[in-house]
Amino acid sequence: MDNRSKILLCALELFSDKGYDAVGIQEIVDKSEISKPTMYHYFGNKQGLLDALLKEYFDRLFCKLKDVIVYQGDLPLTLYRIVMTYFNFSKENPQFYRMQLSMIYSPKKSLIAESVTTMNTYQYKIIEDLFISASQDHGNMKGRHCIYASTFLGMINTYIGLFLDDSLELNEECIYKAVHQFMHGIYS
Amino acid sequence: MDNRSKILLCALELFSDKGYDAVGIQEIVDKSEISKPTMYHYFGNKQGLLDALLKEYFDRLFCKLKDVIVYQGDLPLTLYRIVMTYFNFSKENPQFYRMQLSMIYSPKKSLIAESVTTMNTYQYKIIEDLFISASQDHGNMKGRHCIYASTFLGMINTYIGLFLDDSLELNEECIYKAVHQFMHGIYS
DNA sequence: ATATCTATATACCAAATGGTATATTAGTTA
DNA sequence: TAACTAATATACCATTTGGTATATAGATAT
Repeated sequence: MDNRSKILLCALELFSDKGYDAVGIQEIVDKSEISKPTMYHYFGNKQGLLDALLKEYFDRLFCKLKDVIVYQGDLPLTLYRIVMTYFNFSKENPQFYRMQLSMIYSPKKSLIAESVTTMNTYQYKIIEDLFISASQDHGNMKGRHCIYASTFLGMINTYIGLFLDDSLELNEECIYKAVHQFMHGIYS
Repeated sequence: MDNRSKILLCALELFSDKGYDAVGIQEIVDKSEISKPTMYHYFGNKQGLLDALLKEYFDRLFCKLKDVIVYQGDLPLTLYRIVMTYFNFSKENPQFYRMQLSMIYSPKKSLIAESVTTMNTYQYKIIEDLFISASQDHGNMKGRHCIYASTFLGMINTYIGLFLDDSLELNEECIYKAVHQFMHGIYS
């Protein structure tokens, strides 16, 4: 494996284990068995490393989400596929999702927030657009797409958080129930 | 105001603004306009300060929760009161709730987690006990109290997160809808 | 063949980190 | 009054922090 990938991998492990701010550059380069200037060569600074890490993984998720979010009149089906995509992604990249979860509510003035907010806003926007499309078929959804997008993502993250703590199995029944419950909130 | 309270207040402000790990002791004592040994006199070390801060505020929340969680056969009503309690608490202590939210998913090996987990487990336990009581009246709830407690708390935190970002107003309609949607997940 | 560029290392830096040794003041108790 | 305790300050500490100046090996392009 090339040094760049080695650094990214070790950084992910350390960040997800101890938190971004609690991990020093020295620790990362020691674990990666490379030297500090190599790290600075590839990523510029600590935040650059985090940016690269977030981009690396989120791009994969966004790619899969785009394939799945094609509204064709059946909202529950589309939501089902979205939840499935998130669940699979978190199963394939548990360490990354752990880290990402820990950063969602990071203080606004923190350096983390700068990097993470972009990604979360993008996620949110994709989902929001879906609800806007769907509201053409569901009159009672109008004007509520912001809340739907946020709470839907919130619900997904709650479930994944439980899964990552080994408190819940993310199976099809779980997805079905989640979507069903969410849809009920829209209809009623 | 006495020095101890001054330190707690400044620490809360800084932690919620920048995150626990990103704030140094020096910064806290500068802002509090006290000296380092005074801080160490009261709290022992940085983690002791966080512990005291968490205890200070969570005790107030737990106190109010205990008054409200008295199951007498009407689960929706009790849930409504719980949500109301959380919402009011987050309105009264937005900075604290912000900080607490940012710590919920903190990495397990981090120092933060040690302090926060106790509080979150306790919260969880109170709610779980309620669902256990209620499952005597609702047969289809049996064995699912863990999931109910977790997702119920997750839902509450999602809403409060939106409120703290000025994306949502926490009014009675909001509580009603949240509880209604949650109950639907139980009945069906 | 020479110049350039990428990737890497050694050795270094000022500043900040969490924490403490020692001393002093003020109030309380014997 | 003497002894003790709680609360505070000055000055200090070793370690770690994020980051860099300089140098070098190897590949590539002119």
